[in-house]
Amino acid sequence: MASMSDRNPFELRDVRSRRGGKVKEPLSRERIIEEALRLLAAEGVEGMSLRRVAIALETGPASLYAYVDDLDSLRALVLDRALAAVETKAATRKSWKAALKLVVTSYTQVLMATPGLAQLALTSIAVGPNSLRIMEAMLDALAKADIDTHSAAWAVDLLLLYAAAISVQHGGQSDETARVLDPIAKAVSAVSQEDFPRISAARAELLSGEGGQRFSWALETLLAGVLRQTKRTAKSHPM
Amino acid sequence: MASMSDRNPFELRDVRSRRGGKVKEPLSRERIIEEALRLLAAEGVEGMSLRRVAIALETGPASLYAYVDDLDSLRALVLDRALAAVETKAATRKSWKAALKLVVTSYTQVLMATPGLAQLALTSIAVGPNSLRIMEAMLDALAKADIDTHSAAWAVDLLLLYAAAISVQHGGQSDETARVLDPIAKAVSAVSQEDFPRISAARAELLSGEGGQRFSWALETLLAGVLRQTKRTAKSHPM
DNA sequence: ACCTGAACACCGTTCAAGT
DNA sequence: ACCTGAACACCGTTCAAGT
Repeated sequence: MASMSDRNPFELRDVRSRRGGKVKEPLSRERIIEEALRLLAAEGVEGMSLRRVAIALETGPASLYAYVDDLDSLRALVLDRALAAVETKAATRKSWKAALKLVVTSYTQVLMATPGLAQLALTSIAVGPNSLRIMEAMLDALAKADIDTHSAAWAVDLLLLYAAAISVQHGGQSDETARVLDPIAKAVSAVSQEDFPRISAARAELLSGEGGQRFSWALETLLAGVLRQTKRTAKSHPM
Repeated sequence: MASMSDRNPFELRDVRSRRGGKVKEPLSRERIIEEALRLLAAEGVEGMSLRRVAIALETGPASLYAYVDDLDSLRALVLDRALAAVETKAATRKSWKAALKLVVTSYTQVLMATPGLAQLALTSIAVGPNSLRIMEAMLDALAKADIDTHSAAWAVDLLLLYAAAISVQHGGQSDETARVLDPIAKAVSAVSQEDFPRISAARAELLSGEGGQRFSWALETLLAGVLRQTKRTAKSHPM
């Protein structure tokens, strides 16, 4: 119980600056998302539970429902919060291809940085402001390449999908990843050369998890495909 | 309690043919997987729990651990069991492109047929005999196209990944899918034309969930990209 | 009106105690 | 030796009872 004179009007917004922490800070959607993201980064997707968030925030699990619909919606909120770190601003000054690469690469880096986030991206649907911003930037780049809207929409889908999926596999060199990759290595290595000659021959390539290289290969491949497939609109457009 | 004379030696293998079902059939990995798959198809990924399988098999949850390591491994077993339905045999007689399409299309159809299966494919790692068979068939097709091993391995990854991911989104028109797709539609429709002009313009395309068309577009795109990107080996190869 | 402790209906996994 | 009931340590969500 600090004396009242120590308190100032900013405390409600800048809750972290409170010393002692004896006075319980009011709950807010903001604080819940922040704590959930912290848990996700620290403990993975399984570790981010409503109950744990409630405990960390020193309240009961029921209290969270005043700010969040359910676990699924919390997941969506956490994902979009994390996607705030994805870079889209610098993209506008570059060539369409460089811009697209920049956005997708940034997206992938963000997903890889915190384990579990990529899994979230694959599972829950991202329709928050930040995923909209990312999609907008990608559509903008593709539009500058004179790719028709239809192909562009599908390409965005494909690119984001792949980025998330590859991030699940290569992101976060945690115990989780090791546990997942190990059985693959074992199975592929133990494969019978007679029954699976092609797999045997490609063994090394299938296992080489050089994420970065693989990722840029895939990105180039996808872009090449999009360009090839697409019926470019007439060049009459000024931009 | 049927009389003993009604029993025959096949009963242990053909447990289903037992009439009455009063005598408890012995547990087996086989029966566990089958029941789990049934639950997955009927109730989705959440409905497939060890406890529910145990109840369906009229035993306690602990009994399953004699046949299955844990839930993750059961998931892997169920996935591979389901992948048995994927067609790879007919592929050998066709052109490499037709063969590849056939396998990937069959894979996608299987994943889409039972909701939850695609989600399983994205989450758990498939290293069972059936995923090996599928990978082998795909590598074989790509090898016939003279695509180098490195690109081929990555292409297989990319194709399977995309097939699984698109199956999650479009497979199973269950309540689950509707529940997932609805917020996307809402969010994209409500988007501000000023802030997100590109998204606004591509609204229809982003929402048109014509799965089949979209899928073949993506498949063509990926193949075109793979062909473009890849350094074909010299044509000296006889096949 | 707002908040939340306790309860409800589930989980996966372990282990001691049975046969 | 094999099997499993009961227990343990968790879940998400609801709701009645408090303030």
